[in-house]
Amino acid sequence: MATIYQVSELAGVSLATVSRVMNNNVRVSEATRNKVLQAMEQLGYRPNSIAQSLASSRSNSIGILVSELHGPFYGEMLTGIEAEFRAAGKHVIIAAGHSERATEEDGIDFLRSRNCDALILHVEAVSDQFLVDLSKKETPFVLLNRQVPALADRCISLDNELGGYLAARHLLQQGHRHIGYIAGPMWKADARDRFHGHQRALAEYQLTADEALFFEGDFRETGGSKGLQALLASNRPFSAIVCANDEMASGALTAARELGYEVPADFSVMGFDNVNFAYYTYPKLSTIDYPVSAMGQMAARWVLKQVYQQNSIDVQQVFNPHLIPRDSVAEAAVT
Amino acid sequence: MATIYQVSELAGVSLATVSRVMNNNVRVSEATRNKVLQAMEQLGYRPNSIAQSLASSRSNSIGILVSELHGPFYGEMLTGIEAEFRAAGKHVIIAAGHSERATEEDGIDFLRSRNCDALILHVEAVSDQFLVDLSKKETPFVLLNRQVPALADRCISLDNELGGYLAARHLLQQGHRHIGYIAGPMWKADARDRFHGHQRALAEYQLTADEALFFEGDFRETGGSKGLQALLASNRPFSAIVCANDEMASGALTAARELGYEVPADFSVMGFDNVNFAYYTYPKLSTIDYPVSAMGQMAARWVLKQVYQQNSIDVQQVFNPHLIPRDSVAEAAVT
DNA sequence: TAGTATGATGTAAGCGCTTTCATTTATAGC
DNA sequence: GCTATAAATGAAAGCGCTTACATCATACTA
Repeated sequence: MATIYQVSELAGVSLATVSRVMNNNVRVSEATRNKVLQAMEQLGYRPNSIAQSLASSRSNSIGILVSELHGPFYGEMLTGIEAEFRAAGKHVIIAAGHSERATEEDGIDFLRSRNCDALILHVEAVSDQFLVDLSKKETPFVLLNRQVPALADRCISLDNELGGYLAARHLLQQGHRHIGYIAGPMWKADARDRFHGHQRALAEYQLTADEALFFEGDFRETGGSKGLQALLASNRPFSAIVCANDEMASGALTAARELGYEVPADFSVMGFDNVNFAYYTYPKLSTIDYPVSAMGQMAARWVLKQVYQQNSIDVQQVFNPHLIPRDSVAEAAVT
Repeated sequence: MATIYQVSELAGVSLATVSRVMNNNVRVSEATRNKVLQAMEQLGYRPNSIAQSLASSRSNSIGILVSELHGPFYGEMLTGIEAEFRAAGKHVIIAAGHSERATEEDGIDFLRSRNCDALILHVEAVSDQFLVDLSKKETPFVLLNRQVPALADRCISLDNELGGYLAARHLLQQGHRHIGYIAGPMWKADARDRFHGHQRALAEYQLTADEALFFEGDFRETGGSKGLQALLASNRPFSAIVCANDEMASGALTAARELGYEVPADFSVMGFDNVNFAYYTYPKLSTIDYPVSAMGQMAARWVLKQVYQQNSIDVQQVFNPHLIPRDSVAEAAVT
């Protein structure tokens, strides 16, 4: 592999000049620049990015920590992030945190030790305090899908409350008045926010959530099936249920079918997230779209702006979800 | 950030010694090692991986090029790869190739310019010749899910022929004798291989594939729905169809429902890949499992063995698919 | 025309490590 | 106690770049 030295020799200029034309920051005369470019071409020169990093103390790499690499959610996120950085000539190092505190902390450590210029973190298990402490260290980071009040300027998140509101309002507009709710783990902020939005929509119709029709699930399929069974067991009538995510909605759908109910004829089901498989369920799931790819992209832009000084970039920190009506919600039967 | 120099000073030894205890390759006396370790601890020292890379000319990074970062398939693959490398202290740089020749070549270039020690490539659009040429350059690579005869020792792939065989045999064993086939794009090797396996199974039953019941799809949902319509339009009777992947199977399922057919009562449907949503379709899709995470992991091991000389590792190059019977296939009605 | 900006280029000192080679120190054999 | 050998350590030369600073040529001012 040719080095900058050989290029400089062939072009008959100094190392510094070659470096300058590469980074085209300082002025180099047109003639010299061409000589250098030609020498590079001729030698098939490619700069050694490691050496560049060491000398300039920037690695042009961004560390990404997500909970999982598979699943319907994170892939979208990574897509948004990668595309943005790739276009900017930065590269992306990934690690998985598996929603466990130790693994997440370890992953952050791993990424930091890799000299990332910045981190994009989707973490669930580490404490706010840990993040606040981390913010005092040298490596800057953004948080995706998490709100830490003390770090508000580095958070990119969805308005979950609004999402919960939209889901409930959709049902209410279809005439439903008895609505069950299968929540996520209420220690998670997003689960709580979604439910709060739900309550707000109900309040607009002078309704309150019926406690007997509330079930706290786990954001997984089984949570949805258990939840449906619990709602059914309550013996309260309901014509619709909201699930706080699509996985649980899918579980509810399956359980409903197995118990002999038909959705949406017997009752409607709303999901949340609009993950890819929501389209493949039967009936196709009405849900709330989570613009995860756009949010990933925005996190990347945050980094480009804050860390690489691309000041012209605008950053949006809060995203709005929106309704995706499909087939799992129907009008309430007139009673 | 503390440097190796400060550690050496505090420990009262030379730079070289500190480096030795870090890499614990050469012998260092127990006493000295402890002094150094303690100094590191005290300073909170973390080696600068960039400097290490420059000096040792290995970056401990592996470039991964996949077609997409989202979708049900690649996430699994990345999970397998990342876990393996993380445990080995290597890190993973990712890029997306979007199944386009130019983007794939560009991605490879991008990764190479990042001084990756090795590449793991899931490429579909670049030519065999391009890969053969690439193999002559310095950066080693493995190919996932692709067979290039000249590069056989660097290919990790699925026995697609066997998969096609298993799918067809399953149907045959259930008594089906008139089986439609919705293929992938036949310019893709995996699409062809799957169909060949299909033919082999038929041959064992003294049958041949009915050309009128063959449709070349695109591996996407619409391919499945169009395919089903084409089969139906042929006016040939069939009691089952094989789709060359789950996306198309899902499309076929949806189309069937919309056209008033019931699966598997009216006809059975087989998928291929066992992507995550295959579990969420209705009816749940019978399919062929593609052990994609295990294959990703194996690609990582190949790298560990071939590039990082971890010789104790065993590498398996060809993986076998297996049948996942679920609800979309039923016994053929006796006629 | 001397004096001074100004732009273009060169010089050389790092960046924080690894690694070869030389040197010192310990171990053993006699 | 002395040499032969091995083990532990140190000195120093890079790895391939960036960048502060120095230098030189040219253009402009008065």
